[in-house]
Amino acid sequence: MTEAYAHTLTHGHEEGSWFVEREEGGAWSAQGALLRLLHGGNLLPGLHALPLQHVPRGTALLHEGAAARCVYVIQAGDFKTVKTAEDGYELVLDFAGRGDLLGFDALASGHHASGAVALEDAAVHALPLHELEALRHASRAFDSALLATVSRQLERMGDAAWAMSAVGADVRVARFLVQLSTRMLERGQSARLLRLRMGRRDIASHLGLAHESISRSFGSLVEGGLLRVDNRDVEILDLARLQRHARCTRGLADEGPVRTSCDAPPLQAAALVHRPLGAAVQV
Amino acid sequence: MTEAYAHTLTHGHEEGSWFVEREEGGAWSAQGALLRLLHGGNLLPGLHALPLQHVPRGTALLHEGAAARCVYVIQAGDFKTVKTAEDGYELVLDFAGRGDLLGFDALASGHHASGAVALEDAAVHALPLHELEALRHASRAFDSALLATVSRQLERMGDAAWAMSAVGADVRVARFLVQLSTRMLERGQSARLLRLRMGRRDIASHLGLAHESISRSFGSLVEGGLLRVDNRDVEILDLARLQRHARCTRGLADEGPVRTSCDAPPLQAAALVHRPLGAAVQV
DNA sequence: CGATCGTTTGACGGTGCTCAATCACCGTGG
DNA sequence: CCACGGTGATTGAGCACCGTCAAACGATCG
Repeated sequence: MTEAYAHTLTHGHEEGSWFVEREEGGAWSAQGALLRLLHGGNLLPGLHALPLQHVPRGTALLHEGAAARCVYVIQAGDFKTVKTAEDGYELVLDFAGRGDLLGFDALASGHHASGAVALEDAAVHALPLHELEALRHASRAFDSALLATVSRQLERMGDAAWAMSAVGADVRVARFLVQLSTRMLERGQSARLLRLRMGRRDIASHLGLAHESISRSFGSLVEGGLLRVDNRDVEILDLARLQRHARCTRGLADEGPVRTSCDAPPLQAAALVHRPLGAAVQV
Repeated sequence: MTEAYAHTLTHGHEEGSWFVEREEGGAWSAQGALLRLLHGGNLLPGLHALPLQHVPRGTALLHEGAAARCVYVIQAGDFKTVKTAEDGYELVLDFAGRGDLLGFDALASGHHASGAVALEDAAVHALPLHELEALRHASRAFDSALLATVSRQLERMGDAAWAMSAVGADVRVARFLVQLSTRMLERGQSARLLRLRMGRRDIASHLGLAHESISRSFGSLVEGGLLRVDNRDVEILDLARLQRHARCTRGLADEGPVRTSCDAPPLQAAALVHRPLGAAVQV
């Protein structure tokens, strides 16, 4: 993770060919680099023109309730977004990585609705709100990418709710791992070998469980042959069964521990449109 | 709200009269009306120019997985946004009302990440995606309002996660009611007298509980003197205590049923880094 | 190498999920 | 008008699951 900064300089598909419309592509064009970042591509040298901020591991970049001055785009490192109760208990809403936005939930109220803590040494691009407006109107492409990214966040929160909604700790953990795997794949990394950047506590909070339950669930999944777990390194041995396990809605194992309990139907690709399922309506 | 549909046919937005560039106060302007809608104000007569769509109670306006063609702004009526599992079980992500957006989670992937079902007869404004782009670039105010509204949705999802994260069904229900009350207040309606537009099942799904637990929790809160419940009509008798109860992080009543158990400390702002967590949830 | 933190495992108790029956409320049709 | 099914809400009993407390184990870093 520390080596991530090394790449900051490389990867030069230069020329701001990204901004089709108005960007006359002067020297650098910060939003071109940001655009690339938002789309998951690699960074540009020109990115330095934007304020880059280092965030040491464990420190809070955003504070819940604080007045919003900037939003951030993660350049390197992973964060957790949290809601902290006044008694100190913190709820982990999501884990964010490179290309994700931080602080966007503050646009409506002017105050951050959640905090953000770096799970490891990280670097972010700071976007002061007024400059954000300027950037949006300077580049339609950037504007669209931004909106799309916010939309993706919305999607993510839905996925998180889905993970939390499962009955049975095993299933929640399975869902979490499937989501993590999917994200890694989208990021171009291995979908099988996961290095967890967060502790059991954070996972537990994110899934609405006790951290001991995370350990136990990992144990169950390992015993079921779905995983191999070594501290924070997780190897998915049987992704198909893990996904099937993640689909379990009701109580889990009707037999052994994690014996692929609720055998889901043969996994037919969900239709894109108009799923018949009689539950569409409800009166 | 039934008379609203009459105008469905009008919307002859030939010529770009939609985009009135800064609302120079001509007769009116569609995005001005939408803007007002997004901000929670009252409607304008001129709003009829926008495509208005009727959604009968119980029908799905959006289908999960379907290709995105429009996003919607609710004009009247309430919706639930749902994620449906292939076995028919549905997870209620959120409840949306007048002025809320529907379908915005599809912008990133092009497919709706969640469905939307009308809880009662409703009416929505349909915004085809291409026209949305046009509107955004025609009016900065509209564009900003839109972004702010999406941000508010993000906030909402965080609140929902907070509600689900509580240990103890009572606390979850309390949080749900507090949120509902707050929203009603923002909408200018009574914060004490709530008429639930959704069934116990939907609430249960939203909170990650069994629907029987909703009944029991209501019962507890009533016995504690916090509420008065008559079917779908809920009267909040003691909002302060309800809010205190909603702040409970750990196990609930250490004594009687809902005896304002965990008395919350004086609400000091939370520290910034590394707070030990202890709470968890359990469905 | 020792201190601190994170992870794992165990035992116990409680909460809520399951299953099931009852009641209240509606719109329908006899 | 009342009987009839259908849906939603409430209440009860039993037991599995997970949260809590506690202790051992392991990792990491100074």
